[in-house]
Amino acid sequence: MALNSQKPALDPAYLEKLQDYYAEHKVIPSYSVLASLWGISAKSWVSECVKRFEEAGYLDWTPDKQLKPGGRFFERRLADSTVQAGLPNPAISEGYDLITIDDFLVRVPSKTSLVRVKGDSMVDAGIHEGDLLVVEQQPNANVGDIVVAIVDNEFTVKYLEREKTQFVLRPANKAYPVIRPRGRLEIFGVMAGLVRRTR
Amino acid sequence: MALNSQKPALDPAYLEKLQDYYAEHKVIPSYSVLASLWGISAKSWVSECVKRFEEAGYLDWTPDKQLKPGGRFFERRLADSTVQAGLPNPAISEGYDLITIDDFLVRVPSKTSLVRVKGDSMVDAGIHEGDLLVVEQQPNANVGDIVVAIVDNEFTVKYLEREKTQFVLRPANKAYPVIRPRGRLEIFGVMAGLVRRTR
DNA sequence: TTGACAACCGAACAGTCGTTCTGTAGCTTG
DNA sequence: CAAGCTACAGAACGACTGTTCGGTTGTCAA
Repeated sequence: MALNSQKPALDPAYLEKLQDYYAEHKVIPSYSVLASLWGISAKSWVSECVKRFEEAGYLDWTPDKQLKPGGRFFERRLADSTVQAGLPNPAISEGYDLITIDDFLVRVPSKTSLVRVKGDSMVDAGIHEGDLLVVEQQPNANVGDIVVAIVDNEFTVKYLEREKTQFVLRPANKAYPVIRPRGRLEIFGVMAGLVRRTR
Repeated sequence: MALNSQKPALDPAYLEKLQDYYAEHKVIPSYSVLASLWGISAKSWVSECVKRFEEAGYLDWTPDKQLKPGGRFFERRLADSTVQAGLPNPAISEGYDLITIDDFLVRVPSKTSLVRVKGDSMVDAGIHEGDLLVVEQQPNANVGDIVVAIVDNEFTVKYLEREKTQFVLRPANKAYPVIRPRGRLEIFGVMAGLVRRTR
């Protein structure tokens, strides 16, 4: 009747079951598996529900027309860091739920590697000895980036800066000197993240 | 001839392409898509390669016989800090181990959660605003641990210390005061690690 | 030079996929 | 109480899936 197009309902319980399945298997199942997962006995109805989730942004299709998680698939209800009495909901206090930490840190697996930090020359940037640096391998970087460079056949983590025409490596610790490489500066990659384990 | 059963070769480039595809689409493609992804024109050969990756632990099957990422699928290379000369292609060069970031940080998934750090009261411990803290939930901790406590209905990250008979929360930043909670100190969990994403 | 093996191609095939279409039970709405 | 809607069920179907099996090519050792 009304002018506004009213959207069809979509069952949040269905989405949750699918998210749980995905969390366990890291894959979207076929329609017939979805049917039994949702307690539905007609694939046609599964198809209809999928279409709704797709329109709502929870599901999507690959270029190869395979069903995949959509942009909102990993959304969580935003649990503020303020805690309601007793325990907060123990889920991730984040706009998005991380299926894996790995996914949070790594964008291009084939170009990403981990480098263990040696020394304390970057402590003022919150990078401590023993930390694992998530590095995206690429031969050049921008001024201001934290880069992993190769100096004297060893990895060095430093800020990339420019002095006149020359690139230099600046530590984040006054106790260390700026490194001014003679010749070409060889860059292994750019810092994309950091992982630390304590205990 | 030899006694040891020698495994068939499996192409690391294939795995990388699949991992990149998965990172983009969050789904394992079909054999025919895999074929074009790998530059292979026979599905039968894809099937063979998949079997090998499966035996090596990089791929697996759901109970519904759908292909899914295996346990080792999310492994990352941990590069050695000493570099052998040149290193034109660090992918092929040796000198790295493989670990998965999630396994590295999370020991007991059911008791582990992530908490986003607010404020700079722990900068001197290398914990910055915006970092994700890996927290193992438990109601008590040892003196010296970095704990996530609940004070005034909010999460607080601090060192746990003792003053005479009382437990106190000490920040790692001189600009902030020691917190002396009146009554019971409510501990949410103990810091087990840290994750930071830059860029 | 023969044979064994590994790396691939290509065709054939039964099973499964997702779509479409028709049907029906239950609930509103007027 | 008929009209209209939503939430499903069920069958039919062509497209596509992954497997099997029988090639072909290249390499290397005997």
